[in-house]
Amino acid sequence: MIAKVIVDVPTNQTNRPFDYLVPEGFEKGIDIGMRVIVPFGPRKILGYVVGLQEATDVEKVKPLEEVLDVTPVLTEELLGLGKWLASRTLSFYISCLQVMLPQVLKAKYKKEIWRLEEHLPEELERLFEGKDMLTNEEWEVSSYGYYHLKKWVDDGYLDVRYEVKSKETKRKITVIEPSLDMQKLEEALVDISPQAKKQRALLDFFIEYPDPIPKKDLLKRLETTDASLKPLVNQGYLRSYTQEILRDPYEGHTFEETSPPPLTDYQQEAKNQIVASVHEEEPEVFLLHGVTGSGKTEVYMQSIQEVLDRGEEAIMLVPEISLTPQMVERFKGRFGSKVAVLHSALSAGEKFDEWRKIQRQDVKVVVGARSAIFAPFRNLGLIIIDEEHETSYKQEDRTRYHARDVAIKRAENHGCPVVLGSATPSLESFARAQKGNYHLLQLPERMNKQAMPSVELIDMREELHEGNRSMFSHALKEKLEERLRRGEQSVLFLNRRGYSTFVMCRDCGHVVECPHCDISMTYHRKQEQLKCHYCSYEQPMPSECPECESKTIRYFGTGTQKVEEHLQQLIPEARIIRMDVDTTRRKGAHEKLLTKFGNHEADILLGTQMIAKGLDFGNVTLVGVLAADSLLNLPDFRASEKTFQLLTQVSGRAGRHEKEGEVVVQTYTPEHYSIQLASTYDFEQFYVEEMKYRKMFHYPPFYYLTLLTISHPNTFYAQEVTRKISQYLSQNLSETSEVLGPTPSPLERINNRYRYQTMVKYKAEPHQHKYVQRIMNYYENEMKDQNGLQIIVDFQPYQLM
DNA sequence: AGCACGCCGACT
DNA sequence: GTCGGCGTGCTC
Repeated sequence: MIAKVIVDVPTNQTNRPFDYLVPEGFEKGIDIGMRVIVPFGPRKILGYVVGLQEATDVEKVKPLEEVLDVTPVLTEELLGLGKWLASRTLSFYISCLQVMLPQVLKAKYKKEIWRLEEHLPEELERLFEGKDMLTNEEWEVSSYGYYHLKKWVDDGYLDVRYEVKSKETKRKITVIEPSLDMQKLEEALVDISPQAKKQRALLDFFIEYPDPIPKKDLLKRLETTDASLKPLVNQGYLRSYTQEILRDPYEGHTFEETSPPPLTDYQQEAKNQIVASVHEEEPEVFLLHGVTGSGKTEVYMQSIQEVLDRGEEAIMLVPEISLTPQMVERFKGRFGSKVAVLHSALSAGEKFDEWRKIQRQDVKVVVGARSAIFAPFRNLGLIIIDEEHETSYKQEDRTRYHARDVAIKRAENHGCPVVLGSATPSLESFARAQKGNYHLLQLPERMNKQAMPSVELIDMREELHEGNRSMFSHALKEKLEERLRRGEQSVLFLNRRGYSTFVMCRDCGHVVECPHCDISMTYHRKQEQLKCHYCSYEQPMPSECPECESKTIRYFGTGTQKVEEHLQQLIPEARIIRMDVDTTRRKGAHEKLLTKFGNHEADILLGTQMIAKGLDFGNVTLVGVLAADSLLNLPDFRASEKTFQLLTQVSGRAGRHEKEGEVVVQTYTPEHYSIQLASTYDFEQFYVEEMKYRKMFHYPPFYYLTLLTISHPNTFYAQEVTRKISQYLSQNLSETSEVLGPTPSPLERINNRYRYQTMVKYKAEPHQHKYVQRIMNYYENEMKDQNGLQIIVDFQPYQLM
């Protein structure tokens, strides 16, 4: 038997299956989709079995070394999906297989130098110090190069061994059970000395409860230790064994069971259409456009219930930041132990175990962030993407895929519908719905039939004219104080991007920039450090200006920390919770802060993007946006769209229950259509306006984009390569396509690499992959060096930086 | 990715 | 002459 194996070597030359002989002992156990260890040249590496066959043309097949899995980690569908993904994103097949799996399934490689002879030459003996093995790292710091190593290997003193180590860890517990029946146990009790009270108590316990029990629980319950348990095990009364258990990130939580509430007419209609499609097994794509508070989640959940009733499975994708405890609660409450949850806050081990629940078919539903789209289900009945406009669905490194595209592909594979849900759909999706490619479903009303909260736009230019130089308008301050008096709560939203705290000298205006990147450094108060957000370079906060030596160097800008301080000065009696990357880094901190706010232990919640999503507190009656234009000024053709989406999302946080809500938006450009139309919740009009702009400037959804970013330590060289690439593309692509470039990247230097880009705008370009592939092949050797040339290709980019 | 192989200049 | 540098090609 021959196994076709994709090896863990991400290069062009190895981007194809290699044939290996399956040793007879493995023939029964091996299957497509399993991981294997194979010899590859002198080393051993990990690979994935993508095919099994009788024979091969390859002359010198080696036998594979080991089969790592008992059940395949990838289904045949996922293997095919990986291939499709590789060709779409111009990535290596192996990389695509790896993104579909939890990190812990990736291999770790070790290279070791082993002693073969009892007596080594003197200098070697000194190096080994009597040990049998040196790690490759230890060898490298020694003064001997690989030339010497080879000589000693040839002379038979040493051997180089390659080890493949799996990173997967399984949690094991020790379980205790009686090894005799009850009667025998009672007899045994007689033999136990009356002084050994704890031992007697242990036996008594098992006489009453003869079931196996985790050792930890047992000892805790009887307030004893190993010391009293051991003799009983040794004498054969009790038996101890280890058992593997799946880590449960929600261990100890109890979820209140909920039953499906009745739906509104609009919800019912949406659900009916989705469910009909589920039954017809049609890979139809729905765009569920529902205003905030219209109950999209309930439509999802009841549709999923139908899928489960058919014995099929469902994937529900949510953006990372809205995968809040509240959301998990709702799903766990409705579907109980049938749900796996996958998001980045889980530890690697927890992620692995949640994933294994899917693999073992213990669960039927997965709720997760982007990569959950690869859940190894075999009978998918429905895929839902909530907040489909969110940019986090686009993977921004290595395998640059969009979860929406993968979802639609998987839906075709399984014959099941996809539901894209949003209050503010992406222009791409809404345009497709308008054209009839997607099936549009509307939820125009909030469930409680309440009007959307009224939005007041505050022109901060006027505030400035009136002498208010703080970042809180008079109106906002008053409304905050009013909430405080009434015992209601407020949420303040600050978009940190473009407003991070930079350090500037008040005398000469010098701004401290990262020495490796063209960007100002960000001040971190806790560590009194300046940090570069692009390359992680750190330096202490200078006490004087590096340019003019003035002592008046200060930090500027509006980080959340600083806003918090101002706010506290402005309203001293307010209890404030700040939520940003700094205060939520610790595991569970996010949840803790929200619970605190939910319990009304604070009056004002101040935070960044992460509070814009999914918050649902009845007592919140005021939402403030401190700087609505902060997104608008970014060099991004989606700036207006993002602003509209954000303002709409944020506004939806107010007045979700009985109490009426109010929204205050502070802006320097109140006349901008995205701000105007967000204040009246007019998505359709915004769509019309924004489409005019996109059409005029040849942006999506009228044109597709491809972005190539070329970087090199030498600015001239980077520019030159970019020029050649641009030229090659414009010569070979069709007349109607536009090739823009070379252009310096918006962030021209990162980590001392100069970055240039070329962008292709096109309507239809069936052969562009071929040409881009040729470019990559042409520069392949130059790109091998980590410090040399780098070319990043992004089809349908979201991040233009 | 590693590593062997091969060609080239620099030195005991 | 040999050592070690780097460009090229191969790994079932």
